[in-house]
Amino acid sequence: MSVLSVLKERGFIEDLTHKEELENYLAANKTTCYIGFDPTASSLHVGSLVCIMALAHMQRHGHRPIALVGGGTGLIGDPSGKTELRKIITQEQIDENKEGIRNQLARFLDFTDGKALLLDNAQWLAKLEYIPFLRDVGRFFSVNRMIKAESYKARMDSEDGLTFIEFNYMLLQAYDFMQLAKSYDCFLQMGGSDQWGNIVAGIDLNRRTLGKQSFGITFPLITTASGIKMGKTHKGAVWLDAQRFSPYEYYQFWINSEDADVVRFLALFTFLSMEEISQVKNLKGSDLNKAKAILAYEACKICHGEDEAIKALKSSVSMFGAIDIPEDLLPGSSVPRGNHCAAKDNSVPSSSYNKDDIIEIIPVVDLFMKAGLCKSKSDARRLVKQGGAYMNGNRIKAFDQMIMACDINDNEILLRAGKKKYHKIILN
RNA sequence: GGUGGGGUUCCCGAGUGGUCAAAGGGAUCAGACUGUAAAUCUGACGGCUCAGCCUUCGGAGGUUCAAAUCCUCCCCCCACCA
Repeated sequence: MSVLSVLKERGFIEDLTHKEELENYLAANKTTCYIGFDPTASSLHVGSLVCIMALAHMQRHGHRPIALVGGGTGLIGDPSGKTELRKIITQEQIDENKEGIRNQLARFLDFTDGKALLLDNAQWLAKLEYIPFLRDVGRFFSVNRMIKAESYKARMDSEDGLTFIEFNYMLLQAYDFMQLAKSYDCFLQMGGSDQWGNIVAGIDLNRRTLGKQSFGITFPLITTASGIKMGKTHKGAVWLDAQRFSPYEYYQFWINSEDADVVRFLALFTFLSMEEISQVKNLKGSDLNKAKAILAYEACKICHGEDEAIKALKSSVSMFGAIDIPEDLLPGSSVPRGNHCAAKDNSVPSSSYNKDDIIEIIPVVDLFMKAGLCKSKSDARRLVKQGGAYMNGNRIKAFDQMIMACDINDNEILLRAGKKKYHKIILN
């Protein structure tokens, strides 16, 4: 089965150029393809996961993926799909972030022996000279056409307008593509649907300057079934970095998927076979939760490794109750089968304190704050008042209740905010 | 450069001297219902030593018993003109 069919079947493809030619090109060659990533943070988040998974599929089919870090373009900011000017970041920050991104991508892609590349467009953008750039690249761009691009149109119509450096983004991205085509034989660019205009611009430039045919694929913007952009939780973005977002939390993010999203997410975010995934469609009601557990396990395994995935599964069981994963559900998954019941675990978010600093010293609201379950004391007070604060499974009735020695079980205090957020206080 | 219009709490957006911690909507959070789902309903939604107090309405000053609202200067944005 061709990559293109695989990507299509799994829901990756929003749009593509030159369907026939691209199909033939991918079938006949070991090709190189690329996707750009923003170095605006030291970690990628689930918003980039579709792109990352697409690159992984390409690699699995023998093609060479390039992850292009926008070290040069990051200095400008892409207006596509945004209503505001993005913060411009410094080169030092970019360098730092690049390193983090490299480590993360290495979990999804095999970078050994040049099987995948990580490049930085600062390599060629930083040394550009204005006059030669205008002469060699600028002349191929029609402003009339550019302002008709959806990405710019939104900004043109908005109150905030569009600055000139942002307007240049399309040229720079097209130039990236040209450089990659020239130096790395990369003739396929992929990206989110908001990148369509930029990708097409690059294809045009390649044809005009190199006389080469190149291709583009865009992915849909992944929203949840209720139409919200995926990837936000009470803690903000869902990061792929275990330091920022623990494997347990990552697992929780996925297991909390909506029913209507399970099949789609399994296809996009795991490598399980479509044949198996399509069986999930037959599940109804609470049985779907088992499939969600496998989705969470697989996503966690891909991003954080199998050990972490198992730990996250166990922690979740210990917090939320037993789950029975049947043998015949998504058999391709390595998830441990059978009935998992509560056991002691240690990967629920936790923090340690000295007993003497806590017992009979601080009220529960303070402990909720320390644990990061509430962002201010007022917030904690509110939580208690509304009946959402629990200690060791018992609802807390008074915000000024002191932590007492009898609240400690086995040197631990289990806090819970609302239905799902747990935090363990370990005392020593 | 000129003229006009703006910058309000996470976002959008009301508010033009006191009744404003600031309408309304969205997002978010909690409770009920559930399956760690969705939908729905209810409530909360600046901070704190919380029936009270403190800090917010681009920034700095000023007028006033009292300012997001009036005045001065500054910064930023938008539209049209040049």
